[in-house]
Amino acid sequence: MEFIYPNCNNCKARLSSTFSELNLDDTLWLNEIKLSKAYKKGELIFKEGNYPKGLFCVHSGKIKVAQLGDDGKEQIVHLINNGDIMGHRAILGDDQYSCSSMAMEDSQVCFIPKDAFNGMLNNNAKLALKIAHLLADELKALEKKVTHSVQNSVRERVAESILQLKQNYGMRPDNQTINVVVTREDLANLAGTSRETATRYLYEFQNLNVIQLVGKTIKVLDEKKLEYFSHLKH
Amino acid sequence: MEFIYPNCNNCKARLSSTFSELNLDDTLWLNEIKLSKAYKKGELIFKEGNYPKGLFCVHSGKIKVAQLGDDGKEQIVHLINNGDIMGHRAILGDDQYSCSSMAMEDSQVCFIPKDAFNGMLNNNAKLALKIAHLLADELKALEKKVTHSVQNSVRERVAESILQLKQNYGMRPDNQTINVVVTREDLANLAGTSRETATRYLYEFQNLNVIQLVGKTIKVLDEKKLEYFSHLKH
DNA sequence: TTCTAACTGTGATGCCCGTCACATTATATC
DNA sequence: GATATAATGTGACGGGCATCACAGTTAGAA
Repeated sequence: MEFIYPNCNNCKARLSSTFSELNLDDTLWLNEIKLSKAYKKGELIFKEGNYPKGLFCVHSGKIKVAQLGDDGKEQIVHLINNGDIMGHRAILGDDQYSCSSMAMEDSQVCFIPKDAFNGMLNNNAKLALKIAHLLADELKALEKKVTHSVQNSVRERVAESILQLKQNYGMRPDNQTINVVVTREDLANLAGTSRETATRYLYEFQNLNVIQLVGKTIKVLDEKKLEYFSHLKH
Repeated sequence: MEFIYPNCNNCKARLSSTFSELNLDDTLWLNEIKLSKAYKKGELIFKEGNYPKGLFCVHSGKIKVAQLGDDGKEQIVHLINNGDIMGHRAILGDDQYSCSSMAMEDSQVCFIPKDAFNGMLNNNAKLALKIAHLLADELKALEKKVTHSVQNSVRERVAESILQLKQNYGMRPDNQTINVVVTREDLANLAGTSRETATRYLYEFQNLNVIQLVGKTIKVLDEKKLEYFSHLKH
């Protein structure tokens, strides 16, 4: 994919983002101060433990936000898509990054320096409340993830993770194939299990005609049943 | 404990709360509009699925915020103390409560009607950012909890839960006894395990002279070792 | 294309921990 | 203080899943 330097004024990703309601002046200003960069698949965007220098706003791409456990195993805690922002938690918490961020596909990401972002927050109460709203939504998602991580079986979590991929990244034109390329290991790190066990359950679901594995993509054949499996003990 | 209607002006809990930096006028106003109520141990304060009518600010007491899993088992996701607020996530997310809240000890809790709270947020950018900061901190804690819930053993999580109780509620004057009364079941629902398994690990830690069980309270004899156990596989 | 590294599928093994069961001990209510 | 209710301690058992091992496959680089 060629690199086209994005313009905030006609950025489609912006319209579905935190910055959707900026007025024209602010949008022009945002366009002036932002930087934009292309990241290759697998490339690190920011690293757990570092201090944030600004806010990331995803123009295009698919990105995982993950943290390392005590034994160095990765756990994916957020899935990022066009229009999503990253780094806001660390900035608003006046804190290090609690997670690392890595492109799962080639991505283009804009960057707004911290001071500029903080300035916008102070001058724009609506923006501050919108960010608070975003944080509230993320908090809700993580509360649920904690409960499911602890109470649900791995089988349920694998099913749920597939549904989460679909919810986040949507479908390809065939309306069956989830529009993201994930390794078995990424799926395992999202569900919180080992690569081997994730593989086994994927094949079990395939044998039950619930999904179909096509390379590194997943076709959802029976979403209702997958939903059912995500709540079914054993 | 007798019921004394609290006054925001001289409320010690307020000073360690989100409202610590309110000016005098706002504090007086807050004092006028707030309601205050005493809750008995075990009493429900708000319920998952209901819509919030306002913000809760804890004057005194110890409260658990928990949600139910698919099979009806409780998972504790926040521990609440004096000066903490509750219900902000639902209000800011414009959403139902994602959790229920229950007093673990007799508690006194003030209530700020939603419209009043939202009004304060709109007129007070500093307050909005302070809430955002709070949400960011909570988000960080939950990210860690997800990772540990999925990757750590139950033994590690029980050790960590004891440390979390200490961190949240502090020590009694003897500087060893954690200043909270928890049932084995609450501890299990915090760690994400069964009551029986939680009991077993508590006794294992006691036999290793790391803690001492005194009724429903826990004495921490060797915090360093407990910390070690919270990272030790097996 | 060829080569190398990353990714993947599958069997075997063992054990952590959830669950059932029930005796025992606190706690609350009258 | 008596009695019902809730909370607790402990054994037995079995299965879900992590881990190890290794062959097979894919994909990116040269």
